Amino acid sequence: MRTPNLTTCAEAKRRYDESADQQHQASESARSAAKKADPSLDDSALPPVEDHRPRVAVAGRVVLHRDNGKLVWLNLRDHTGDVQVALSKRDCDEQGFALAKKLDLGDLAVVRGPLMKTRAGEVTIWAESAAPGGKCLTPPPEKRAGLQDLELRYRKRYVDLWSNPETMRTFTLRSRIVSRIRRYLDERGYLEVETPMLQTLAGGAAARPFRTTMNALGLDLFMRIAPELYLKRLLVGGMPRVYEVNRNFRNEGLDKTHNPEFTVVEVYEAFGDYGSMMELTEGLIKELARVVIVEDRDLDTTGAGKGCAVLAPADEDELPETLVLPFGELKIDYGRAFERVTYAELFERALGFRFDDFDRAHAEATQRKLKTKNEAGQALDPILIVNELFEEVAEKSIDPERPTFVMDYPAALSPLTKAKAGTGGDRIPLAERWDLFIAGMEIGPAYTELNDPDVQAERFKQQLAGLDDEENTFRTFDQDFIEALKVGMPPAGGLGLGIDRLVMLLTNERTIRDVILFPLMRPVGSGGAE
RNA sequence: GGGGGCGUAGCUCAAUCGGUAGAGCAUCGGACUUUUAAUCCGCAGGUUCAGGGUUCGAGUCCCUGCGCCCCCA
Repeated sequence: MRTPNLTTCAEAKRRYDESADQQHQASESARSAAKKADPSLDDSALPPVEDHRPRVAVAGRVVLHRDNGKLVWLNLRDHTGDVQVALSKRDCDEQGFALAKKLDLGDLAVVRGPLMKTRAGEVTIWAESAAPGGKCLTPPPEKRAGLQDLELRYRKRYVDLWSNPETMRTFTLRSRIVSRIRRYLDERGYLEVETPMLQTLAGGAAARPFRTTMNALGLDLFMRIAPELYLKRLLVGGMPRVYEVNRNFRNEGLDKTHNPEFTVVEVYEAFGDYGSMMELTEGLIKELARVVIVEDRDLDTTGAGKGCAVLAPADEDELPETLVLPFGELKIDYGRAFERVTYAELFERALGFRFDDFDRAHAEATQRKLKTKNEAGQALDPILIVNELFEEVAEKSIDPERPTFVMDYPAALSPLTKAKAGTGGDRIPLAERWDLFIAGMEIGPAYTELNDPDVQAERFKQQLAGLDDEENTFRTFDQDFIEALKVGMPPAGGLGLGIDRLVMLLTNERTIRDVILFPLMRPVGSGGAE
């Protein structure tokens, strides 16, 4: 059934007209005064009713229901917030009033009527008609506390969404963030593309893939762990700037910041480098912070007293005074220039000695009880020990409230990256790679991409021999990718940003499950929540 | 993978030392035309996650399994 001319709850309240309401009230009281003075007067002889109140039609879910006999109050909620509705026996049509008496919490209803204000000053739809929208056959969550049980919130997101405005806010913001990422890149000449998620070889990252089977061809396939090698093929083909926003799949465990499928945006720019990616990233994240601040500020505060849903899209150019967003106890400042520090500087600052001092690194790692041997008991490559220290000590020394690019990682840790110019003769060759850290979280890396087919082939071979830094890693040799590089790939900058973690930061949610609509959950058996 | 915690009515939560399993909200019946978590009266609601054990007696103690949460690798 189509219901035309619906407005949102928030828009309905915005349309309230104070003077029309007062005029209507005045004419009504004049009318009843006249009637009181001379009860014999015919209706047509009474002063006319002046009613120019705006009328609205609103659809929503019943979140509160107060039956006063001949007057029923209810609060309807949609994705924009709540609005109060009054249905009186006198002014509402018969069917609508009968419906109002029968509505339960959780039901969907459509009401039409003029906007007025109650004695307590709340804008209310004084319904003239009401129609059923949909019946809620399962008992609703407790009306004040909402759905609290974390497990149920993830398993029954459809209940979480309508009963907890905070959840609606988060996912509305997520959608706005993703669409703004697309627009930001589109406006700068990046072409959005879609590359295979089912791949015969899973490459482009160090991770274990999911396996699946294609029946028609009797073919073993992998779910992709990264789109990288395909996006680079597009650079070879002549697309100068490409990006892809989509899911990667990694066969790993679940925790606060990991879901087996997660969303990433990867960006490649021909004739760019990790420096141009840094500028792009900083600009993008500042823009996203702006959008979140502007959109999240104008909130409906009537929603059951806890979070609130998001209202209209942000003003295009509005610039808030500060670009500071809370994340737990932290106040992340997106407004200042992001910090830039090299791996070597950060290491030395945090540890007190140079990162190429392998002897001290080994001693320090031993003292801190960090890993110095692999699972087979062989001594780790010294650079891996340095990196253990880096992750354990140096990364944690970064100011969590200041977005920080850590630049120039040891080349040994970045097999797909071009060596940093002029560092080949140093004891530890460096790679043109950076990682962005915000609130202690790794948001994503960027690289000056390797485009030499011989070096790339050599790196693949080293990986296959297990010489890279990752243990238990799925390794492949992608011959076709080497062929592509032989055709000639322009020098390029490449970037990968984890959308889920970015959304966590921007919306102040502490777990990845709170920013994924339907996070992976173990199926429940006979016992438990089902 | 290791350690810790949790699971009680549809929902949110109680239940002392091991001693009759409770409240609020929701549901159901009734009253009420400006309520704000409406109020008032009444009824009903349970395989205490599942299975086993200890005990005269288990929501409570022990074991196993399932699910979730937290910390660590």
